Amino acid sequence: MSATLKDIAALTGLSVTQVSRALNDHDDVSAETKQRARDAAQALDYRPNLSARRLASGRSGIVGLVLPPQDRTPRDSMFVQMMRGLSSAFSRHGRLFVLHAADEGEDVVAVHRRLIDGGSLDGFVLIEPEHDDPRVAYLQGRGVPLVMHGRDGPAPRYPFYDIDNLAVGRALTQMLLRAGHRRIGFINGREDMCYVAQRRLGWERALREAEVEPDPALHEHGQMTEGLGALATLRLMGPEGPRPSALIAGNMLIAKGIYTALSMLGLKVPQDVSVVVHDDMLPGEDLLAVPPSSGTRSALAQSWEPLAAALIGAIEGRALPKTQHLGDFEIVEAGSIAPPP
Amino acid sequence: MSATLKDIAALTGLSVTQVSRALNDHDDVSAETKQRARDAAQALDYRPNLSARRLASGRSGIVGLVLPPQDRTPRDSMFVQMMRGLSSAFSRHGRLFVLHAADEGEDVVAVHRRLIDGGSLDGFVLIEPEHDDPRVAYLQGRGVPLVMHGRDGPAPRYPFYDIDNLAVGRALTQMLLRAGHRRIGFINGREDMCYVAQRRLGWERALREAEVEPDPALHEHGQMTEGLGALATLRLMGPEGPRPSALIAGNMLIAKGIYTALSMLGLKVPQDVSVVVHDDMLPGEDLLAVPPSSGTRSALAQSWEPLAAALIGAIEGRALPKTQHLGDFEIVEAGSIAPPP
DNA sequence: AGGGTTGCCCGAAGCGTTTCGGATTGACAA
DNA sequence: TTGTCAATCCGAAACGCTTCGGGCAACCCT
Repeated sequence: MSATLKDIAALTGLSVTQVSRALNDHDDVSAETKQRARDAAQALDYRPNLSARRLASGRSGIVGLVLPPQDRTPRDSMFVQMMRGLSSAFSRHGRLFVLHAADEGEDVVAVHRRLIDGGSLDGFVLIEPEHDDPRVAYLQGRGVPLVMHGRDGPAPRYPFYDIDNLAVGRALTQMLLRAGHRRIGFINGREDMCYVAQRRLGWERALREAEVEPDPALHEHGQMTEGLGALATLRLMGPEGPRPSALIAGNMLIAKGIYTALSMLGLKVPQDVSVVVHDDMLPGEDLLAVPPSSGTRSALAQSWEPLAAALIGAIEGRALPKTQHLGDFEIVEAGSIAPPP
Repeated sequence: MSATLKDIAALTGLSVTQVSRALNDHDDVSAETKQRARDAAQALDYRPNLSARRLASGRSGIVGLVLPPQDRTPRDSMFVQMMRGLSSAFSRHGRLFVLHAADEGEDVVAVHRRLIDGGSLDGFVLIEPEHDDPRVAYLQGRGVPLVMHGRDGPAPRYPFYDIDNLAVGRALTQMLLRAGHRRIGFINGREDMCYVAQRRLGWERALREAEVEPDPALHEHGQMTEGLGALATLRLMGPEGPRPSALIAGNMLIAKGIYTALSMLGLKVPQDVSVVVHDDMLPGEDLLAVPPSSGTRSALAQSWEPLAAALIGAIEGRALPKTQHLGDFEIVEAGSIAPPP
């Protein structure tokens, strides 16, 4: 069907061996031969057969991501953004990025293992790390390259791209402390997510630095949904609640829930309650269109390229100068903070 | 690393050939041998190498879907649902389902071609058909199996799962006609999508059956977003607009925009304006939580299994009794219809 | 002139699987 | 006894690629 190395060899009068080496830019091929091989490949519209390559070399040029089976639909839109970004970063590097959704109830590690054993994938991008993530242990144990979007511990031994979530939590809290707030509620993500714990630590640290003892009753967490935002707000601000004077939202969805609940309670932002929020600035989230809120912003889209480069480096056994990246975040003032009433 | 056929052959005393045939359930292998091979495979935790299989047989057991490059983030959540459903359907059939996001500005057909030439994929699931979809022409030209979620024409020659979108448009319109409406606006999806045209036809037919001449000014279309819903509503209901007494929303996002715009205009549903909406009942969309609306509902999730079965049948060259499916929809009354004011 | 080095090239083996064609049985009919 | 047939099995080739080891010039150094 498609042209093979043999065809190119026949056309150029070279051997299959030499054509292969020429196209893969090995160094014991003359510049002229390389050019001849490339021209012929172009003319015949040659595409290497990835299966054959994989079989012979152990590498297929395909990397993948396994979407964890848990239902996290509220984040779906962000997830698709991320997939698009990674796809395009990897294809700039001549690799194919591919995604597989784990089945409900299926063990995520088992899925990775199936993909490796099948011999189709060279390496993985992991997302949504848990503490001491079992995927990391498994893949590292088998010597399979990986990169992580996030971290599963403070100082992991694999390439990653993350932001300093402790600093984010601290910055958000400090914005409110500076305005005079002392009772600051935090509606955070799922407890088992690493970044959630980090942000909580940041919140606690900022409070202690201001000589306020953090009150665990002011910290709510759960799956980051609008529903959580609304529910937690009702709990915090309701008659039985600890009634903080300010709220921190873990992301825009939570913020949206907060705004909805506050307006039902007849509370105004920022006169009655101040609100800050962290956002990843992904295009998908404009859907949410909460009122403009002060807080922190990080550009997650900057991570695709470094992640792709690091993974490819690991696959090829090249040592890259820098594989662990900490992204920046910026602080935004948008009028959702006022002194406590 | 992983166990191979050779290992099983060594363990059982059979030849590699016979083990392969045994595990693939060929018919010239005795039942006892098959069992012996299976037991050994189990014991050695054998996983076939997909690349080798592909190389030898031309089939890899991997099928895929290419996410079109256009930005359609509002539908992302639905898309992830779909991916999960397909993944799990294919894995029930022992196949691997994989997804690749086309790059912005990249030709979708070219992406498919790269995936075929690379020799990694056996077949494709297509989504979001356009009229006379170029992907279909290309894949059929190369003899690559495909199935479609939707249709790119009234009577295509490939397996598909679709609902009768003309009937949907007609049913929605009739619900409003029965309540006495005559000026019925339709806020539909992108013109180049097939189902959009079908629904429009249904709208026109229902109107003509009621001896109302459809007014093109009452038909709005665009990318299905909340923004479109709001904007089109303002156009239709504004002072310059044709001011219909009822609106049809192409999906929940549009409906949400409609509700927002109507409330800004001080119009109440259903007293001032009736609203009906079609919805695919995908779990992701509960995010939208518009007020309960009358209209049509189809269970898109029913399509994954038939689509998977049809694609696998096509890959294996088996003729299936039924590969073209028309899903049902039901009609829901939820109090968003009233007689025209 | 001999030996080493360098630059370029090739044959052949091998990756793990499927499949084609033929080989070996034993049973059964002629 | 001989031939036929079905039921099982196996060897070897093939898929397209990479890579190991070696070969052949042409060059430089002593």
